[in-house]
Amino acid sequence: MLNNEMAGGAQKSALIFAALGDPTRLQLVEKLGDGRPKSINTLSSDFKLTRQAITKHLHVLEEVGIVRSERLGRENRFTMKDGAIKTARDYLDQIGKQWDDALTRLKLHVEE
Amino acid sequence: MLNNEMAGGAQKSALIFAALGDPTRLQLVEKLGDGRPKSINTLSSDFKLTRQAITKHLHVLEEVGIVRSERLGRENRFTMKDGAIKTARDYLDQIGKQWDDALTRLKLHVEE
DNA sequence: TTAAAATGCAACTATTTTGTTGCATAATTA
DNA sequence: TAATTATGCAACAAAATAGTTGCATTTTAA
Repeated sequence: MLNNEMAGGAQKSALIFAALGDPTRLQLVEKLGDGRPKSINTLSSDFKLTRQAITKHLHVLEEVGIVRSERLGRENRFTMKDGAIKTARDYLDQIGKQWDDALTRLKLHVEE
Repeated sequence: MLNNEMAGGAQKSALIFAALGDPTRLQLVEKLGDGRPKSINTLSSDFKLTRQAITKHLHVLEEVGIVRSERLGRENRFTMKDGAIKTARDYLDQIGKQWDDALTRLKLHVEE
């Protein structure tokens, strides 16, 4: 049923939106957007925040499936993982489409 | 540093994502998705939370431009406003596209 | 005009989030 | 091996968030 699919997507999407709802994390996502794995140190170097703060943000992104991490020697390298982003985008598409349809129906109704 | 440079629409989008990053607010958005104005009382009736809690959530959604409110008699009616949703969706599209391009380039590079 | 309905406002609490500092550990390199 | 590099972990504090209760105000209806 569409309603249940929607409700299910809402819970999952809320987690992803919450993860993206922080400017620092959003910038990390942008930085990782080139698809290349980056170490915590590399990622931290562009922020005023401490390395530990960035680490926490990366873990938040990892928990909701936006990035993944891989140990390489003494480095911990993070990479984008498109699944979660796609989930969020699809959700917004759905909302947008629902809204467009609603507007169309309302307009027709008014013109009746 | 990246913090002070303008990282695209990251700041604005982060606000919208943060607003959507709460299950209650996401449900409110879904409820308003039919395009019809709804009073606070109507919107509150479907949640376990108090009316005041819902009111606060609605104000959060209003501040980032996801909904708008209109006083009608003793009622305050809220309506969807697609602008912000579209901004967020476009942002995710951009990230998604950047990611796809990056993957393509990386793949080509590997095959060289 | 009185009662009910819908909302607004403020104070307060509890929890979560964000960030820090300090120290410990594992891997590299000189 | 000793120093350096990269990270992990934990305790702590400040701030933001989410929610409640209580009471006041404005509209509507009887």
